[in-house]
Formats: sequence, C-alpha cells, structure tokens
Amino acid sequence: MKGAARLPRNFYAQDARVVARGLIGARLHRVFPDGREAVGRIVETEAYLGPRDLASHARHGRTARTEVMFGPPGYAYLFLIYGMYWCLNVVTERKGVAHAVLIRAIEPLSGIEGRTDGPGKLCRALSLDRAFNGADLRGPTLFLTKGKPPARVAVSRRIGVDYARHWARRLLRFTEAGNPHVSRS
DNA sequence: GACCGGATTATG
DNA sequence: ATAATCCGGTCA
Repeated sequence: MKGAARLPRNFYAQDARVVARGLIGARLHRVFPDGREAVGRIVETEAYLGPRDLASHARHGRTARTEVMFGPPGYAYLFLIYGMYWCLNVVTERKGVAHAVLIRAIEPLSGIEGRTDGPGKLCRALSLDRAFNGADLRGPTLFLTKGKPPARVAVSRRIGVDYARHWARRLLRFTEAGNPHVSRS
C-alpha cells in the first residue's frame, strides 16, 4: 500500500464530536528513533468540549497544563493519569477553543508490540509521553492518515467521568462496533 | 506549602 | 477490590 497523505489541518479544525467520529478507522503512525514504524487503526475515541464540559481538563480554564488545548488544531495534548499512564489527545477546533479528542484504543496493524486497547496501554506501546505534548500531528514521528472506514460506529457515554454531573451522560464516546480492540468498561 | 483526587491498569 | 504513583488544582 502506498503511503497515505497526512490528514489535513482543516480536518482537525472542526468540532471535537466531528473529529472524534471521523477518526474512527483512521491510522495512527509512530516512527521510532531507530526508524521503525508502528501503525494502528483508531477504534475508540472520546470528544471533550472545552471549559463548559465538566469532564474536560479545560473546565478550570486556561492553565499551563491545558495550554496546548487552547492552541491551534492538529497538535497532540498528552497528560499523565494516576501518576503512571500517559494519554494521547488530538487538539481540535480553531485556536482559542479548547476542544480535544482522546484516543482510547487502536487496532494494531504493523510494528506494534503489546496491547493497545486502552489510552494508557496504547501510549506505552507507542512510546508516547510528555515529550509529545504539543507535537504536530502532521510531523515526522507522529501523524495520522486516512484508513479503512468503520463498518458501524457505536456511540456511548465517556469512561471514568462520573464526577462531571450531566456531562457524564452525554454520548461523546465513539467506537467501531464489535471491534475486539475497543477497551472494556 | 499542604492536601486531594483522577480521561488507568495490573493483580488478587 | 485495591495498589501503584505523580501532578495540577485548590485553598491557606
């Protein structure tokens, strides 16, 4: 298969719900320092809708931690959870609007060792950590391309955000229905 | 400066 | 069911 083109900046410059749905089936590429490339197909995402979204890290406004989310679309926002695991997010919407999409699971296609059915697991498998916070998602070592479209997309509540009151009930999680690499929960 | 709790995972 | 482990947010 030929090397597909990186997803364009204007794709990321949309509402996080649109991007989260659109990323199901897309390919996530990671080129390691030694030149090896890992590729996975995104099968689970969640949309986070900025300061008004009580489940978003942006709920307390613009801080050093959330700065990247308020920046231009098409960049990576990584954060550490429970002191142990990194999670990869895609910044969406125009500059100043802190929308983001959490990549929760990918289906390994090539060059991947270890499980990728969870946000912490996939970051570990792809060696993604704080060094990638703010990284261009159209760059040389981390980028996304178009992939095989999902047969069917299921929509559900986001995972682990019960503290977010009514926002916890919003249907902002997207999965490829029936894909075995979707995280359990 | 101290305390709290989490967009998780592995293990029992 | 619970431990591992650390940082940002919050309040003093």
